[in-house]
Amino acid sequence: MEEAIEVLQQLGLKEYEARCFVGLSRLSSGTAKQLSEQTEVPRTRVYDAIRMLEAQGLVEIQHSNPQRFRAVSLSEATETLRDQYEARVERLHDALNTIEVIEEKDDSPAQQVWALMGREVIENRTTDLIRDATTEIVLVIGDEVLLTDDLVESLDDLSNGVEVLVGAVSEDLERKIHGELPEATTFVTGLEWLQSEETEKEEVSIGRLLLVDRSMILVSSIVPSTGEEQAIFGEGFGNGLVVIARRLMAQGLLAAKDPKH
Amino acid sequence: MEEAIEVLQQLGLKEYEARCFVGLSRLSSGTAKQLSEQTEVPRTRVYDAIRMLEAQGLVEIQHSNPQRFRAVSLSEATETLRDQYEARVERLHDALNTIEVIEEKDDSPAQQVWALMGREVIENRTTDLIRDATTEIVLVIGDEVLLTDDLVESLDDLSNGVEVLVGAVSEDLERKIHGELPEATTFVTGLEWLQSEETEKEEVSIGRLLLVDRSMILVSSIVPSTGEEQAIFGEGFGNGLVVIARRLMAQGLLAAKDPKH
DNA sequence: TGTTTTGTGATTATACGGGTGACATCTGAT
DNA sequence: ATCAGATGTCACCCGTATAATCACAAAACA
Repeated sequence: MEEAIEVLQQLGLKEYEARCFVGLSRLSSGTAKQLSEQTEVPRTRVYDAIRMLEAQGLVEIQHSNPQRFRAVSLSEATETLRDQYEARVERLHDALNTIEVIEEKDDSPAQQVWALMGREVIENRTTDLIRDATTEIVLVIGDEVLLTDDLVESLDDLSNGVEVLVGAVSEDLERKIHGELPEATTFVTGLEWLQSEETEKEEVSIGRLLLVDRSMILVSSIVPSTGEEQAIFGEGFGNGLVVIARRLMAQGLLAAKDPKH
Repeated sequence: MEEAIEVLQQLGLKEYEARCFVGLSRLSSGTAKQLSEQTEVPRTRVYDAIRMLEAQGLVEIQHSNPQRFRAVSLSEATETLRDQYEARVERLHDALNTIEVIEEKDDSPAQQVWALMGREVIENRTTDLIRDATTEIVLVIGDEVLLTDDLVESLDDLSNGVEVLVGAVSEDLERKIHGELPEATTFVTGLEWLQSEETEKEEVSIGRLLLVDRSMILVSSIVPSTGEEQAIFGEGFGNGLVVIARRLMAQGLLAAKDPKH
């Protein structure tokens, strides 16, 4: 219930609005006074909040005396919010499309390495990169939870011309991967140093390692204490990070060590 | 472009964050200084804004000196925002489902008339009501723009047991409706007073008029100056509004006047 | 070495939203 | 008719968040 209020605020409602909506959701119908008691919103501000909510299509007002309010059904509410959101994203999409790109003298260096944060973001980028592959994919997975449906799907959808190598840090995980991806060549990585890197005081474990067409690389790590995933991402055949990854492969460290399938 | 910034703020970003993201969207890649000049965000605050954006998965940071930033692709951005939003709606749904309903002595009067605001909200309610119909629907449409695909669909999906009468304020509109809904009985309403109601100084025109199973009624009006649609909605067989609507029908005013199909 | 650029942190100003009270109106009881 | 309580509207205060500015150390550059 505090949860609901919090989420509503994240969705753009003010505190009073959120409290009032939640209050109405459990009251089916109520007056300003009842609401004020229920939600601890000052009675005199209930009216403002309700008006805002009505304008957003989340409550209905009965213009009697005293006024009575009631919330729309949960499905109606979520649909309304969804519509609102979709409209906004649409507008954003249009607005950005009409503007976009100011060309500029390219003073950016060749060695580009970009940082990403967050499981979800990195997951998206990973599948995007996989989908864009034309010749080869080398993927090492460091944790079972990273083997998501989306990931499997993106690998499944690849054309036959793309060679897929998928590695794991343990035999256990390799078996699981082979089960999900019978088409792909799987292996257990020889990169023992990936398994647990000890720095000053913080321990970080490897998350993913993805090399696409030998020209794009993504490496992520996971901070065990927080579970937060961070990644770096390099692109371009001449990119330093990519070169290193290729060199590792050439030495047989990254893939093709003890291939079983 | 101001548009884009505004929408991004509506989607929960702070002003600086929004400006920086838009700035990056048209710069493909840039430093704090470039961004500051482009977006008029104080240079020293660009860094904070970018960090927030990175945490939300909307920009990437190149940790060189000077740092360079770039926005993720538009599709990645919208997907990220969509995911965020979906997760929130999901949480809201769960949270509200676990709580919900405090039963209470029913002191609400029998005469319930609720107010709704906004085209979209009223449209949703209209189709919801139609979908719940079991025996009869009487619908009068006052403006062509209200004959939306959703509305047509909801009427099409009704089981055969439901009698559908759809009226229009003009023969022109009636023909159009008959084209969209060959199954339904259409007519031109005899309610001339609906066409243009003159009050003190403001003129209002009728929007929709919906009677479902003779027990639920929805009437909307449109303020021509603003285009804003407002509606009232009554439910229950004994409801005053509903009774009036039934009486109108009984007098042959509402439907069945000069039925052609 | 001196100068500019870059990144971080602290500080100030301001606008928005939460919180409170005054007041006119309405309602229902006496 | 009168009065007390309830109701709805407004105006106002105040604290926090955020926009905006400044001070400064580290790095890059010449």
